[in-house]
Amino acid sequence: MIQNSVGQRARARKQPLQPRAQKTVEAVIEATARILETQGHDGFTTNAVAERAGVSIGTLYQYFPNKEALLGALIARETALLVADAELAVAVTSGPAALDVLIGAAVAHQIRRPALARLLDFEESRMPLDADRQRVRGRFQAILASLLSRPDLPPQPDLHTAVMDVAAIIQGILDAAGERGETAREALMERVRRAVVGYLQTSPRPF
Amino acid sequence: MIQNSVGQRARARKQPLQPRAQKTVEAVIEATARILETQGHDGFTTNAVAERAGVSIGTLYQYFPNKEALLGALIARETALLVADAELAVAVTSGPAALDVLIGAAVAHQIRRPALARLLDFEESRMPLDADRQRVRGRFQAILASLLSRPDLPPQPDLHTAVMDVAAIIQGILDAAGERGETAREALMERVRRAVVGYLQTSPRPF
DNA sequence: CTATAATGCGAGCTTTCGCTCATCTTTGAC
DNA sequence: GTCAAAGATGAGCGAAAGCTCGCATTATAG
Repeated sequence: MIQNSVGQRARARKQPLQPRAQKTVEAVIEATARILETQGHDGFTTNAVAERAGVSIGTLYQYFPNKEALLGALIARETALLVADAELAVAVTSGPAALDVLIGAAVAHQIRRPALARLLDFEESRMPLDADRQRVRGRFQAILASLLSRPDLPPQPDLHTAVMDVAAIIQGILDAAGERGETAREALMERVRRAVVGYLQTSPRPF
Repeated sequence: MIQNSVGQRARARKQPLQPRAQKTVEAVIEATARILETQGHDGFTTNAVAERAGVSIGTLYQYFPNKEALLGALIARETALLVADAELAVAVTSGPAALDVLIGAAVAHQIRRPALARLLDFEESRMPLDADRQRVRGRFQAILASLLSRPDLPPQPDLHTAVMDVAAIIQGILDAAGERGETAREALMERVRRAVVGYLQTSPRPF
């Protein structure tokens, strides 16, 4: 689908200037989220989003050049939320405590809207990530890298790999928990903490 | 899509009896895999699969009641391969060595067809898993549970949670690595081993 | 060799979906 | 109050996708 993706580059649309229009844009993005949560990717059609948002299909296309842009805007909104929380970790002096803040942010993000988090993780990975998302994702990795470099945490010889792996471990546990419908925040945090800390302080062949 | 999903239950199709028909079915399943790998979920259409398999669309629908059944058959085929390899682990006497065999099977499965493994992981999770897949998935968890109960591995107070988390950790690291295009088998194994072993021998609040 | 079952074919029906555009309504600056 | 710009509408176009069905071809039993 995405019919105008060939030919002219998806041209920029109107910017919402008046408050009324900003409400409209916000309603459309939130409708995208709710459709994805309830109907999944199959039910995600532009007409369904417009109806759920309470606007006409024409209005939707005044602000979003195509269906993919809806996903892009939603991903940008959600990851910005997560990164904003994660940002708080860098201000914490103790290394382990800072890591806890980061993990807490990730867990909270997952618990808040589990189905959405899972789905967007996947959609994000199969979308040519534009400048915005590239930047946000890089920011999260930068925060994690700075935490893992703290002197009161186990030193990581290969920092880049450690960042990738820790991020993957967190996401893996949280997505699986979300799929199972887990909602126990503290229990989840303990398990993520255990996995991350275990990875950081272990050398590959210990037994 | 999936147009006949309402009304009568997707009726069973012909079973391939002659060798010729078995070749056809195999070709269709493999075509599904290749389409998913190269075009992704968007390019996954029944017409595309039939063309890639070198059979007509009518032939395809003689053996698969609908599009979803193609995915189901492919998932069954791939997970059966993984479980067969994992099964070898239970025969190994040493606990750590057995765990190594299991991790090796998972890594090999990921390295063999990275894009496919990632995609099917996700598709599987959003599909009402039928009896077959339920059984195969359960078998993998059973193997993992039996390994984690070995006396020469750290005892797990909550075995069920440990099984879920270890599986999620393995899948998380492997999917992320596949997304980045990693192909170094031994390096990947070391990292997965590190994460799993670290989790197993760590209690939640160690620092 | 013949009859019957199994397999294979593909034009095309039906439905859905992304998206446009001509038109109408609302807002706000002067 | 006027008018231009911003915002909103929704019928419907064109394309594509899932799937059927009548028929042709190939294998096998007797």
